[in-house]
Amino acid sequence: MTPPSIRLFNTMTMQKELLEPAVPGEVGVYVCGPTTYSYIHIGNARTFTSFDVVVRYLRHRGMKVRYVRNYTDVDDKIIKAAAETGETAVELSARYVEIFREDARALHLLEPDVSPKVSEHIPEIIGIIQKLVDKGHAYASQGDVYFSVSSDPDYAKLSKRNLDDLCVGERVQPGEQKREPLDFALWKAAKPGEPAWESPWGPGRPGWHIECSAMSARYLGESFDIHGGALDLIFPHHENEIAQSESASGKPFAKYWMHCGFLDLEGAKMSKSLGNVVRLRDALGKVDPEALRFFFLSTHYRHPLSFTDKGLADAEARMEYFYETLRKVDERVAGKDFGKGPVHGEPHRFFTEFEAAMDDDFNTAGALGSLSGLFVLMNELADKPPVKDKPLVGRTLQALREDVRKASSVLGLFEDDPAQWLLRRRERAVRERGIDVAEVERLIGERTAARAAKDFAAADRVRATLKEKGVDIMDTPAGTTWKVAPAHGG
RNA sequence: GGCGCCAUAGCCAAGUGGUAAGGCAAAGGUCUGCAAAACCUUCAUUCCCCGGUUCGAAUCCGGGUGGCGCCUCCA
Repeated sequence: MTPPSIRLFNTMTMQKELLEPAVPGEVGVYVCGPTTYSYIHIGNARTFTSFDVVVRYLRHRGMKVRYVRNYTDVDDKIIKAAAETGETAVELSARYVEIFREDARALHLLEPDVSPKVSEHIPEIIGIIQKLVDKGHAYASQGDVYFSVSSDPDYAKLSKRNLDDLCVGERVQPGEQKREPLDFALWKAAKPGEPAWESPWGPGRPGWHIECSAMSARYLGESFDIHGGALDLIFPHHENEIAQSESASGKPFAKYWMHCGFLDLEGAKMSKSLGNVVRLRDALGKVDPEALRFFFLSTHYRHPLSFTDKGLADAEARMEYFYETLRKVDERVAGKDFGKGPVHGEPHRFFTEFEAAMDDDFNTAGALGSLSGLFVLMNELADKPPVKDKPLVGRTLQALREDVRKASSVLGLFEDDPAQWLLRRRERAVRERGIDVAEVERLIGERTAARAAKDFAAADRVRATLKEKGVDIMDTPAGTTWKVAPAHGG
């Protein structure tokens, strides 16, 4: 089989490039993970979901992916937060790692192959700092160690900045012992009471950027394929990683740089200083996790995305359509054998389109569009009267269902049992709207009796009563079912 | 000030040289006792504006206008 031709936008070259891993068929991916000092927010969630799909798709295309996403568990913000809660930094950080893992599971994020923690890689970090000092790229100063930006002629090649324009002069904080304003800390001397590790420069802790250089080298090698994060990491974080890694190893660092766009709140930036940060956990209390995933994936990963009630409600309605369709299809064909033979039309054409969109820089929005045709066809076939249940229809539905399964594994969507998902969704809506299930069922019983007696006026009165309570009823060949009507006004 | 991104129907959103995907909403239809769901049909001669290149531009170039991001911890 010919190797898949996946193209991806590389921030380094600002162009879409063909993915050509150093070892054909094997891809190393490093994504900057969370700093574990609080709950992650929905912007973090979008970024991690985007890279989750990147990894899933590469695997779908037959690549062997080694996926590394770190935990930054040594950091000034953690120390500060721990001082406020009375925990040690280690305790607080461990607690938020667990919280992150719960959130990640709820969002159906794959577990990375390696999730290294900074605190467990101090020797590697000291090793790379020592190498930089030995090669003249870094210098120690009163217990701190700084990277000398002027020692790296390539500095700022990722962000394409002009060093002279970088607000020079405002960056030296009191107490810092830098030679030049742009230099940044590789190692910070410990102040009393702070977590510290022994080092050739005295007790201290790593600076922010060096961890990713050390841990990516340990698990993916000094040169690897894809490095990802959100846009705001381009400068200075990723820039500094490149400077450190390439200065230390003398080799090119990551080949492809992928950066995810921002999520905003109806046009307003989400930031801690504005106090409008939405935690993933809070969002998950209001919207189905898969609907949130669908919402993220319905816009291209590099584009800005507005987090709105309308967008979320649309995503949930869409998920319901998908799952209703799948339930109908599963009832019709699951576990049945329709034998070998021809199928109706070209059922796989939708999935071919899906892959073409994904091959083009992981265009999930386009891919989702091609899935629409697939679902329409499934509905059309599944609605054909069972008396005409020819093997042709069954085989075609099974072929389509199989393609949905493949898309599921790529997108992390509609992987649940459809009936279960729909039931859970109804149960949640029942709780939110305070609906009395026993009463609903009693009223439906009354209506069924009225219909049997051809008293349609009475039947319609029951329908109206239920509608007022927010319940829609559906008469099906298998009897009357009901669901909670979509909420109005978001 | 420097670097960079974005602008497509009422809304969301693909499309980066070959004649505007998809979804929501809306209108009509099929089905239904009535509905719901599903399906069908309709819904941008046009892609912020003005120039230019080209046989051909939403797509490329120049200039505007309007949003936004990074340059400080930030996904």
